[in-house]
Amino acid sequence: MLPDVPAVDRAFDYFAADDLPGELCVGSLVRIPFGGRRVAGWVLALDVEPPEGVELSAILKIVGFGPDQTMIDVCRWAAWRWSGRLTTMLRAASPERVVNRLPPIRVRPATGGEANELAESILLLGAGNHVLQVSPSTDPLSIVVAAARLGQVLAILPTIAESQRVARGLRASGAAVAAWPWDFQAAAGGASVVGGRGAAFAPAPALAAVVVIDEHDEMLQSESSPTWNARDIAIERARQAQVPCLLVSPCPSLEALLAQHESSEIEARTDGSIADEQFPARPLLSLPARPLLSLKVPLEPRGRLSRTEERAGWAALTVLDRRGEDMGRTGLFSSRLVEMIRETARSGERVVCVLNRTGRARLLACRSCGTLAECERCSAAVSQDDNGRLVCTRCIQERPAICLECGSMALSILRGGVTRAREELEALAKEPVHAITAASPKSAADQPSGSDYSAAARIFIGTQAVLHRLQDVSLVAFLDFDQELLAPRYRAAEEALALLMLSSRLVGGREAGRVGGREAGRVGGREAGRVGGREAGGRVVVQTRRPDHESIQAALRAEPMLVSFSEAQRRILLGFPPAAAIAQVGYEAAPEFIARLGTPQGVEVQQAEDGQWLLRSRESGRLQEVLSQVDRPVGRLRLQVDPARLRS
DNA sequence: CGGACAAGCTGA
DNA sequence: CAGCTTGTCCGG
Repeated sequence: MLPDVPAVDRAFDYFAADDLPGELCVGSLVRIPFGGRRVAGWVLALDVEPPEGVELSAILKIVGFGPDQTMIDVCRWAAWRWSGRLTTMLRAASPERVVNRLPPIRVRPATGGEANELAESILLLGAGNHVLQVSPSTDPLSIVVAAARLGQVLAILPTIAESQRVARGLRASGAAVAAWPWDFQAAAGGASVVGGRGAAFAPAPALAAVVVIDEHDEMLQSESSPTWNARDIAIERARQAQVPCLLVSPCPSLEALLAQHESSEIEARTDGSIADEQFPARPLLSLPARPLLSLKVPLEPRGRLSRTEERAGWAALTVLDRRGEDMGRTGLFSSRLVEMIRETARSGERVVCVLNRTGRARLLACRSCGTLAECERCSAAVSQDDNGRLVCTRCIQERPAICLECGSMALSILRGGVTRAREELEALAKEPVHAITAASPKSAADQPSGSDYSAAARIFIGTQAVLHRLQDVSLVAFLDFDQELLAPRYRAAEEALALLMLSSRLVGGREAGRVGGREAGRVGGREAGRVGGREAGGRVVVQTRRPDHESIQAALRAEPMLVSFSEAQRRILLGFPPAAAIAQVGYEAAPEFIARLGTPQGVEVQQAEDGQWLLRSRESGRLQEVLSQVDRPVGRLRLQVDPARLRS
């Protein structure tokens, strides 16, 4: 019995009275006395032999059904994989509300769906991981429906809103559908599960296939620790159930390509029939003890559309090379871009400009003496917020906009943020420009015809959040794409490509079905078919000084594998996932944790300047092994294994 | 996590 | 030495 007390994370034995009402089984949720209180708990095993000299307490009540044996195993694996607590994982795998009856398992597969080549090939897939490189405009619904013809599927999508659309579509195709996290009971009864990342923990007793849509998307990873990733859990579940796992994306991640490679090696060895013992022992991810991401690994998706179909979904991309320009004079908007914006807006279509810098300015200098504006306490470069005050992002110091050197109040902006760029663009375009950031209210952008934005609003500017907020856009312009390309993040190149892919969808109309809530009452329309990219006539523009960068070239040529090749080399060289496992350790208890860790073999320990530590191992499973042996010191500790981003 | 209990500090 | 705080241990 595992008590639902995160800090405990240890199982205890109890006895069940003969007259305890309800059915007790592995996975039952119970109420138990624990340390003088009554807490919830999970039954992890029955008929255990308690250690000697221990007086057992009685289970107080059987509350309902929770994760079954299969899901408990998955939770154990996930807790090991991301060095988290079993409690956290079991919570994710438990129903929202009490479930005290489980229906008999009955599978109702999809019967409808288009009979295209992709759908037919999905039916023929065997167990193992299959990367399906699709077009940005490919409707995920068609893939989920095709897979659901096999039986109970588990379909995981990056956003709940999109998963609800797919759930409705799948239901229409005749399949029994459980929308996670609401329909635990139906899922446990064999209905196909559709949901966001949390659906990776849904029960699926008759699982026939797992589908991960947009498997590259960072939304599939939990941002707080443990930083579990739904894609990787999906892969593990498919492995345990010995069913196919479809990893679907227009820009497949290295993780997916690697997983496909590993399972195909096993298939090759076992002549297609996959016996459980032939699977590698945990961990599944084999990190390069034999260099895994050696370039011998064929980085090729198994399933692909025709080149024509695939290319069609990628929007026409215009690359504005700014190397020859005098940036001081032209600022954030090249004359060519201003022209395109004006032209698009004049024809009544919508323009979205993306600049991933909030506030007014991120870098300033004194106009009279030229001194860079720094923080008076820690000397970091200060930013200017929307109210014009100078703020230090490192130590949260704040002061008015005055030069520390000469006292001048005239500061010039060397690197502007959205607030400033909006003013600038308004002057250039001679039209109202609307700023949208993650902080601005959602409803306003979701209902452009409704409240804050009039239907006439045509030009928008914002951080990349704006790509998720708007629809019916004809032009997406990245004002400073180098910021994405050269960001000090190990996934920068993949993230940059994903942004271009998302923009392709946006100008192609894909976002139409994505926005939550609103489409509930809408019938038909854009929901099923998704026109996209080149054909829809939308355009994506990037301003850059790195026009030859592989992320840009990949989008330009609709060939995302270009990024995979160069990324694979970089990750091997620098030791980042999936070529290595990393862990970031921070907060007050970090020094003590590192002290207890010592210097284990096969793990590099390095201290970052921000007081955090980075652990790295290129050996498969080694990092997890080492981390599981350290007992956590008291105090706040942040331990993140393979986070999507290394944050300070 | 939260209760139990032990060890340490304070004030008369 | 009661009365209180702080720390450590442990739960079946």
